[in-house]
Amino acid sequence: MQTDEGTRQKAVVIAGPTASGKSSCAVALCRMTGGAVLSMDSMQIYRHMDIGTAKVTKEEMQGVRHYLIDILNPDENCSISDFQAAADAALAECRKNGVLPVLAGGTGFYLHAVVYGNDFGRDTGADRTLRDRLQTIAMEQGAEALHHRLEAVDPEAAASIHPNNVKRVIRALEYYEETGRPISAHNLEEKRRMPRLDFAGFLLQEDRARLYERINRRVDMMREAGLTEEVRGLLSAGIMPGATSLQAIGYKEIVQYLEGKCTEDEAYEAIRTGSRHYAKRQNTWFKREAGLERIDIDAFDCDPEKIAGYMLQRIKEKGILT
RNA sequence: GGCGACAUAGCCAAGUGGUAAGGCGUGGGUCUGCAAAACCCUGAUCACCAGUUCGAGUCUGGUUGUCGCCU
Repeated sequence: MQTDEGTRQKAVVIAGPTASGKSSCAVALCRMTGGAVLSMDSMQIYRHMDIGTAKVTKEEMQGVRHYLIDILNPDENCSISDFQAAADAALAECRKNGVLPVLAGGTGFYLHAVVYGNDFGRDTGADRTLRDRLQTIAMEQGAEALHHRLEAVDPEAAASIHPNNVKRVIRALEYYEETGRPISAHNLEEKRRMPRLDFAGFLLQEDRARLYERINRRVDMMREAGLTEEVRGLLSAGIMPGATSLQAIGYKEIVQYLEGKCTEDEAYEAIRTGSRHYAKRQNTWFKREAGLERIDIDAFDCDPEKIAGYMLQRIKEKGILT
């Protein structure tokens, strides 16, 4: 691991809630800097999921190179370390070509992991059965029972994870089983980690009411653009409704509709509220993410060119770009 | 004009004499191998007035409002 100041790769980070205009700002900035976009989005990695993920179109890319989009089929899974590996490859390519990487996206967890290079351990593959076994315990004996097990081996983690959060409890137990170390100790180390990128970061912000209006409008546009048909196509292509990709907002709701569980109007209403909730969670995450300068997009008339222009100025001031 | 029903938090909605379930939304938050996921926290004195009662959202009368039916 390189930690010398001089060797840290320079980069730009653009974060923000859904529909805040990250993608267009990133493209605008890359056109000014000759940079490339690295998408930090957990769902745009999937091919054939374009409308519902608000993926940038070929035209919108305006010739700017985009990484980490369309890298998997919708029936595949991507763990955080898989994503990190793909991001590392993209970063290496940028470095080799002397291109400024612009990391833009709304998946805070992925973004953080790429910027800090957190260690998630090795995916042994053998844990598949362990995970299933723990899941079974949770279902048969209850979430509390599983939590008690964690309490026995890692009281610290047990104290910080709510018993109902079975996913996390399982992961903590799994980590202990595989490494013999409590995950709480590991997490403590990871929290001390410094960024491995020398970056200038921005957080796009907007008045809550306006953001919600924007989200509602975007969902309407998705419907007009044929989101229902896109989801129908995925299902008829054999993608299982339980696939990770189909848990995305905009997809799981339409699946419900196509399965006759609700009306199409209800599905789209659910997409709107789901998106609002998501935006809220994103804001919560980014609020505590260090190194992000807040940008009120209304102050720039929500114009990607103006925002990118400001970013360019700040990037230069910070010495990211000379 | 007459008859009947109903009025509980932003919305839906339990509760029918002992000091207000729940769901949704809203707001806040957690987060280190599924993260657009998973999970946690968050509100009212019951339309108004007057009675009965030790005690009323819950009973009685009136007022206002809403809905339905009838002439």
